[in-house]
Amino acid sequence: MRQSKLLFKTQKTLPKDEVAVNAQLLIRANFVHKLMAGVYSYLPLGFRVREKVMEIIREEMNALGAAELLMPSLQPKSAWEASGRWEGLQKIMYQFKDHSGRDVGLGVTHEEIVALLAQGIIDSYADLPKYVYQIQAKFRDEPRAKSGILRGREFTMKDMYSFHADEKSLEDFYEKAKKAYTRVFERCGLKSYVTEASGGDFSKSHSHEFMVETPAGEDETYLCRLCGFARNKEIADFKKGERCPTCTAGVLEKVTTVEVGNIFKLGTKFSEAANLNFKDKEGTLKPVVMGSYGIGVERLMGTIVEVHHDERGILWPETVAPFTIHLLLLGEASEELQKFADGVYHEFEKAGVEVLFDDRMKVSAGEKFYDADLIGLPWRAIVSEKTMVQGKIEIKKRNESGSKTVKAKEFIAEIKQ
RNA sequence: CGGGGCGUAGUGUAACGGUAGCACGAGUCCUUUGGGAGGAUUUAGUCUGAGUUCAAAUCUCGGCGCCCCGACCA
Repeated sequence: MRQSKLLFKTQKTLPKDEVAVNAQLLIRANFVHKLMAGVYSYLPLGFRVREKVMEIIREEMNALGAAELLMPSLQPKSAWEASGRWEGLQKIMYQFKDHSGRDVGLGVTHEEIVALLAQGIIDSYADLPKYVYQIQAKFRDEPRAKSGILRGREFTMKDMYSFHADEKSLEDFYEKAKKAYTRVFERCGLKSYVTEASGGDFSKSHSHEFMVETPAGEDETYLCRLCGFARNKEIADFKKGERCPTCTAGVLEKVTTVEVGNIFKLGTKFSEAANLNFKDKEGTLKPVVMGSYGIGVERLMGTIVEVHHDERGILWPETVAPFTIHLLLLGEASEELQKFADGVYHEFEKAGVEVLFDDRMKVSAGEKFYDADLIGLPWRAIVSEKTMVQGKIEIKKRNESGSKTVKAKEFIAEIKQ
């Protein structure tokens, strides 16, 4: 991608009012644009990060045997009546009347909708278990949207639902999902801790939350760094410095965390409401046992920024970086230099290396350096008169200070392996 | 939803109740070109509605919006 063609401009000044690091950096680096509190546009660079995060999620969900589908955001009140949540969610769900006076709402979550859907398909124990997921816009009329893209009013959620014949089957899948979630966060460059939390509205049994440690968070978690034991402060009152109840060797710390994922054992609450039943081997009608599993895509993206940045800008992990390499063309570009730079650019493209080519004219070297640090691609490659005479490019990692001058071909071979 | 802070140009900021100014950005020209270059010139603004006043960006009230703390987080 040629930077000169991108709808894109970085800002030197900090956005007034924005205190959250993710908001400051993502806005300055032009990854996102705020339309209203908690509602953002994703500009080309931000869009690519979001896509990469979603792709990682997809791969891990598919590996669990779950199939992707898409349910509607626009939903009739009738779908919510059986569970009784239409009234309960009044404060947080966008609910309104359409032109014919019918009550409709925008989806905050899809337990009701997916239960209705499955009700027409699942009849027998032979139909179970089944797992489906979607990645879709959710709307929540948050009383207070905050912390940049960490808590939005319109946001993307990966929500997965599982259907089982019994608790044992749910339990098995739930444990697999737990591992898959940890892998998703790890692949996004985040160390997550699984905490037990209250099931909220959903279930009597506790749910699990996936916490990432960062001062930007809004949750307090007791954590044992030695064995990874973690428990949400809502449900446990330890004292700081207390011994870890699991490994007994570590000492508990109270840390601030962001909840990047949440999984619930729903049991039969929603299946009973939706008449989602199946016949077991004896022909007895039983309610399907359900689980639900959520990841906030933009929240995850924002958390990555909160964890991976320095005073100059973002440091994207390679797995989610919008591009792998930032190619900068420096200096007064003679025709010869331009040709050389284009050649390097095409070489990267041909090799399938994702490259952002800062081919902007009339932009000083200093400005390109500042922009590159702010945008935070993992690698920076420079072409200039200096490197051209050697037929080489100068390579530097965003998070390291040293650089080296190599042939583009050699570098491609290096990062390809 | 309670409490607090704040709304001036695309962005960041000034202006005692009395001429809306500066910087960055953007446009044009010249000089520059390895860590946000320099000069000349142009562009563009008081959130909104009432009120007080000879006079309001400035004071008062309402509305709208943004940020922060708390509550909430299905």
